[in-house]
Amino acid sequence: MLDLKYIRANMEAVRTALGNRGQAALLAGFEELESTRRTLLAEVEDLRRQRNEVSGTIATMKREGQDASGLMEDMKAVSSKIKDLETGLHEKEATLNDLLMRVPNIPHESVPVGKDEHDNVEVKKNGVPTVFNYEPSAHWTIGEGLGILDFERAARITGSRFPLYLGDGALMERALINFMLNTHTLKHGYKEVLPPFMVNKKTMTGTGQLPKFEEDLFKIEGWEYYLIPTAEVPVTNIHADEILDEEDLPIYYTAFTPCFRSEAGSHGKDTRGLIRQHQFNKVEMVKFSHPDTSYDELEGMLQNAETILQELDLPYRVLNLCTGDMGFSAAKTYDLEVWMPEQGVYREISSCSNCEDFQARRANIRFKSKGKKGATHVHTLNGSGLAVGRTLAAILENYQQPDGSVVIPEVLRPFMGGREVIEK
RNA sequence: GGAGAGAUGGCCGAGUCGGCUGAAGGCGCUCGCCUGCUAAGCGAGUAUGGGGGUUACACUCCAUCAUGGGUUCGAAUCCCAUUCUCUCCGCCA
Repeated sequence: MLDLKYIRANMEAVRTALGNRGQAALLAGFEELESTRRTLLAEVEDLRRQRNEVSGTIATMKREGQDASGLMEDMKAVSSKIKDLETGLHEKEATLNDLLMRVPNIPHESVPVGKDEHDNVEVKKNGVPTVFNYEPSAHWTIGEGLGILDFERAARITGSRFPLYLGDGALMERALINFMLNTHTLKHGYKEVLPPFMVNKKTMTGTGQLPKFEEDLFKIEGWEYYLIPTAEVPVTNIHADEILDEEDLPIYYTAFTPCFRSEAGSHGKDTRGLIRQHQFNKVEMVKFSHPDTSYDELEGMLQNAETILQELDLPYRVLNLCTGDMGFSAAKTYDLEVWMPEQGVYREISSCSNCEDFQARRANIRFKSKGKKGATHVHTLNGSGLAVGRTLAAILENYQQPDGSVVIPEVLRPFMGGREVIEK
């Protein structure tokens, strides 16, 4: 959520920023709404002040044994007037709040202006696309060939877009999770957390999934609970409604969770394989940062994600997402894309964002400096480190061999009984 | 699921028969004093959000004692609903 005062003071800048995101019309009617709201508020407050004063007088009179029935009668009218005005005020406030909750974050100045994914800017390329002297197979072909992935049976159990890992597939998924978590906790200084996989409405609103993107979520019938689409949601909300100590910042958390996404609107996209699933595993990084250093923290987080890809020796590139392609809550986002040999393209495997105070304002996460009055919103950052299913897919494709076997990346071998290859 | 207890400021904790209680007291924190160091001591200050106001302060008003309603001239205090926490019983991985 943007700061109401900021919007008021910087209307044109906000309009431009929203325009760059392709949402120019979002704030139509804002100014009128806000000014009537303020007029109403002033009226209500004035009446309340009157009532407070006179109620004090009544108290004194009664104490002194005087008759205050006249004043009480007057105040009865005032109170009912207040109630009427308040009804109108609450309506305006609700409308305004709803509008505000649907306005995306303002892009950072270093974000390229652009319309869609074609305008993203590649900032780095690491490794070279794996070379094959034959036509490389898709990871689902390899996985099904080895008997470690079974999409048909998964569909029977649940439906399309669910994974079933078997044997070494399940083992490698688990190895990846352990490898990623170990790297982030032991080498990068993150604290491991294991959060709930279902969250309530308030939590979903705190990070920005609600109210605007309900159709992307799985909701539990009969409950106001949702399955998390990413660990960012529960982990960022760990400190909701808290005031942190400045010296505790930055705080680093990493979490492994499954993620659940309805993938509404992606019918026909990536229908095969592990790329686009209703349920997938992810290791997430979350930071709570001092506003002054959040962009350094973003660079650090990006490196933490890159480290995983480097250690796995997978070719990848880094994109600076343009204004039109960024997520709702982000002020700046780097995407990491891994090389997928069968399709011959780079595919997103991580997304690292600085949300600045956008989520912190929604979730009410602040910090206090020693000796200073007041509390300031922290900056929140989140990034995948990495999407596990897609990582496994990338390994299958990049490490495949002509005979259908797959070499196990060296860093994973300690987690897989020291073995070097998965074969039938 | 059954029975009960509770939810107050950064934290702990008091709030009598509804009326200067935005809220005692303590801790913590900040500033100052004092003590040749440390500890202790003394004094003052210290919630959040919003409106108005100011170059910025000052100042001023409103709201907030889990949340939402209600009663009342007036509610942290009374009533109702909801949520959460805790204790006991039952059930269960």
